[in-house]
Amino acid sequence: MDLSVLNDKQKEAVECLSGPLLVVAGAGSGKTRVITYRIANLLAHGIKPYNILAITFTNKAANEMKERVENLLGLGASDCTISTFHSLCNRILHIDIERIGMGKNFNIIDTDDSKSIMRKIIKDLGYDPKKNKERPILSEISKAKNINVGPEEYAAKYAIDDFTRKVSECYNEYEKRKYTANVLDFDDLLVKTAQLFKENPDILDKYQEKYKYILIDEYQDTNDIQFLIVSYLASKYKNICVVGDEDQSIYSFRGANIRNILSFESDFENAKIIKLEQNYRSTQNILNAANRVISNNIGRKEKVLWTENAIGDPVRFEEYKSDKTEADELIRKIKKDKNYSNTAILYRANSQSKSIEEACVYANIPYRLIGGVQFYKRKEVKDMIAYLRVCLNANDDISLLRIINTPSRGIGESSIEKLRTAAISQNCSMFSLLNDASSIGVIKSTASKMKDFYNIILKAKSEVDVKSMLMFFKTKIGYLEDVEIQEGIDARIERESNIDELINKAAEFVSSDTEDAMDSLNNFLNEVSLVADIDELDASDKKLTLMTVHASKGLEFDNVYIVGFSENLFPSAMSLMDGDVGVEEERRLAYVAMTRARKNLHISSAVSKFFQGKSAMYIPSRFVDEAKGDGFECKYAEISNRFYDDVYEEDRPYNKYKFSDQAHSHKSSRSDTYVVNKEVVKAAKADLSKFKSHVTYQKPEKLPYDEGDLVSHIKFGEGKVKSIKDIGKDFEVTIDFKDSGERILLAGFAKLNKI
DNA sequence: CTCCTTTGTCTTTTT
DNA sequence: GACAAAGGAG
Repeated sequence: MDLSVLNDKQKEAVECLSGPLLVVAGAGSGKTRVITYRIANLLAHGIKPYNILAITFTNKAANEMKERVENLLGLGASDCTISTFHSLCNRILHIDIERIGMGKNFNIIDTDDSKSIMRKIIKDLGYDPKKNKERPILSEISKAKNINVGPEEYAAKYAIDDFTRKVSECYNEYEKRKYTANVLDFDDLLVKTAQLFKENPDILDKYQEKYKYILIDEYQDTNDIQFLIVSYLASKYKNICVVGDEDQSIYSFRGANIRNILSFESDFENAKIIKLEQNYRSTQNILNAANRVISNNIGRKEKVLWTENAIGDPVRFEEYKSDKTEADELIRKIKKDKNYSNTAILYRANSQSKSIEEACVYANIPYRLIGGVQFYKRKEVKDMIAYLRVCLNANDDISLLRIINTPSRGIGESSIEKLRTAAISQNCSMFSLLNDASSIGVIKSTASKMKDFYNIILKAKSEVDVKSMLMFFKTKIGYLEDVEIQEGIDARIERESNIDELINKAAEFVSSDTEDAMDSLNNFLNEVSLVADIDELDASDKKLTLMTVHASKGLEFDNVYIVGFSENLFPSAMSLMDGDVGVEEERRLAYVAMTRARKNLHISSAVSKFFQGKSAMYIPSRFVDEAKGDGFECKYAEISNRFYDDVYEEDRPYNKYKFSDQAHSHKSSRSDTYVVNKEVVKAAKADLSKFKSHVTYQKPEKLPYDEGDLVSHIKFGEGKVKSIKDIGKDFEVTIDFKDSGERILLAGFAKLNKI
């Protein structure tokens, strides 16, 4: 095995074949290379490919890694298991899930499905759906699952207040419904695998014997349940190599626990640690700027990346007047370079892609958008998949509900409700009642419509493979005709092309076929449920890439443009509400974004930007100040006046300083627009940094002023307190201001001083 | 039961 | 401003 292309540290990691090994690999330090060479080296030392398990963060990374190993060895590495945690668990469960009491043909539901289940649960449990949103409840449940806490344990240990008691109730019901429908959500794949290992030592032993050598990439982004699975697998032979960088941990919202990488040494005895600090990717200027930013995080292991690369062009920050100008100017620059396939535009949130997309369309630049409205989330694609799911798993009531009246076949809500309650009381699937629906109290004509639907599914199931099933659904059930009637011919054409694309993907699953239709259907559905957006990225076509910073993890480009680099966008307003912890994660995110660039890094922000129908004003991100230094150039927008709205919303304190510029002020008819000078902007900025205290605001027993007192406010000046109203978590104070008249403010935000 | 209008919510990030 | 859900009319 020729290891001469590796540096000493890399070589050391590649040559360490057994025992626990932690490779701390800074951005661009050749991490992927180390993993691929290490796999190849294991194989070269006679270790059998089927004894090797490598976990990557995305399916795309897995496929690339497979390819690279094969290129190194000049032979197939197909017997190595290289996959994501979710795919691995999916595969394991498909073999042995019956041992924990579930059916083999389970379906995997996505977040939208989870939401609609939860919405129904909230209603059925008699809670007001307006006051109880499904999202916070689901995210609490997900958090519980990510630390391997089931419904019983949650009820016992975590249900401590109104909210968590409600969550506990919903959690229980949610698990029950998924169980009867024989479906799993994303978290379940991990949870159930851990359960399988825990309850069945023989199965665990089988996998310990199979996966004697384990490698895990992006270890800083593993969560507790993933760690548990890894510890189960690795506990026998302890040949575990993890690679990661705590500075690039950006998935804590998904339960990623940075502790996993920080305490690897204590988790695995006699662990060897190798640090890779030489960066091969970026210019010195890019690296220096990124290092200056990340060094503001406290509590990290000190690590300074260095490079022998050229100094390169300076990193540039530029502030534009509006998000539209920002997009137009950047696209103009990019068009001049013409180097589309080596260029990426990165942003914090998917919603920010829109102005860029518009600019691309206008400038006629080919682009590729990762994320956004993903292929598998499109309505027609999800509908087709729901049809397939019902074919595979007749218990899947969730999918059945989705399509029973799509296309519209005259089965209305009340009939569906009757069907649903009948299924619950008879303890059977909804599908099984469709054949003879007159017995459940629906009118005759509806019963016959239900029977028709039942026959459609039976007919489809008799098709020879997935592809012909899809062809059947596309052409024989009036789906596209219905779309055309409802939404017109253009919609029909677009939907049809998406369905055709799905059919193409399905075709790949039937080519190698000795298996029966249900097996290929099963494989297809499971594969389809686990694809990520980034998996679809094909770097070979010459297109400009648009994606979130999260999606860019692990990738690199010659030219990187980071847009929307403003306070409240990046760092996001949401994260600012979490205080320092939130800001540190955003800082890591900024670090990841910056270190994607090889040669040119251009960062930008916009003073004004449309937000929820209004234009809002923004100040540059705090990370700009942190990045400043040699080789970093700044250019701010020349704006003579900055204006801002006051938006006092009780539950959204971060909206308080939403700015709006003059050009759009007529749009915000509901709130006044004030001309303010730079000092006020500065004061607003200072105030922004105190959001933490706003969020954790403790309502005092009594306010330091009373009705009738004169008080002063940072923006409105002097005024007289007219009334004070106790509204629970804060006081609502009505003040008659000298200059601007009567206003109602919240004491916690307004910070009024008695004079 | 369906279609159209009105209302409310929303912006982190994803397997 | 955009999109989904609820409400109202036919």
